[in-house]
Amino acid sequence: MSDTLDATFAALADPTRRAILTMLLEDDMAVTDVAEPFAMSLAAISKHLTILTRAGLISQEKRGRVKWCKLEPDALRAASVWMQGFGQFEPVNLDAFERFLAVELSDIEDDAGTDQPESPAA
Amino acid sequence: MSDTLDATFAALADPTRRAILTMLLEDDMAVTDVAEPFAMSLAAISKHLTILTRAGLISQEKRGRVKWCKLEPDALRAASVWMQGFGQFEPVNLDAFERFLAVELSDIEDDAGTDQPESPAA
DNA sequence: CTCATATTCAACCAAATGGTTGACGAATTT
DNA sequence: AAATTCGTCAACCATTTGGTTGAATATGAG
Repeated sequence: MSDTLDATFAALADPTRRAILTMLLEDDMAVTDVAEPFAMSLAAISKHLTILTRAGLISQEKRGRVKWCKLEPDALRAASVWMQGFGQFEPVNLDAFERFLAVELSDIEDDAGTDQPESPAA
Repeated sequence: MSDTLDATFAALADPTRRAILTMLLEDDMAVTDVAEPFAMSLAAISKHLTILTRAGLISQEKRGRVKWCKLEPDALRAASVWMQGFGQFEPVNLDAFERFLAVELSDIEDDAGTDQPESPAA
């Protein structure tokens, strides 16, 4: 049971992985396209994706030679419930999140490349 | 900005540290009392507490020769907002959390000792 | 003053993490 | 069939993590 929390929080503790999740929030993506904006090797990104998959945060489906990555936000629920138990935070302010998201996405662009990866979903 | 998230999620990724937070949910505690139920050295717990402190999840105040540890749940808010942005989860089910808490606390007891640490707060 | 208690520090260790490169297998294109 | 693209695997490396022990540093109590 807390194995799940271990994996979830550990996966979220890395900024590259959080950035990947944020990108996948917009659309499903192929591994190569996920890797594109980052200043690190494809193999490194592949490892990050494996970690995210094992934590259940994303799923990967191979179609042809392309492996598509899809966000699985349900995996965050257990962790979210755990955290909420501490704070009794006010109802989530999605506006704040939108602003936060904008900053994170621009951070990703700053990171290495400037391209927006393409991402057909079907 | 994502430095904070790094530290928060990394701190939460360890089951010992999550257990400590859960214990502190009930009351403020001295370092020695925090350590008591765990099957590891006091120095190890001291390190965990340093990590939790640096993540802002707890604060430590020295009164006399005793250092009191206090939960700082506000530090979870940023991480919580980040996570909620993905899931749009239903309003937090506190009952589920209560049950979860019961399990976690009994896990801590199983871990090593059986004592309930005492914990005056003033 | 002396002894005990509370906590940290320092040095050390094994294992995990996050990255690299080069070779490889599988699928697509030409 | 040959060449190219997609992604992973394997071996390697440096750094971080989570733990240990023993000594050191307060502070409190007798």
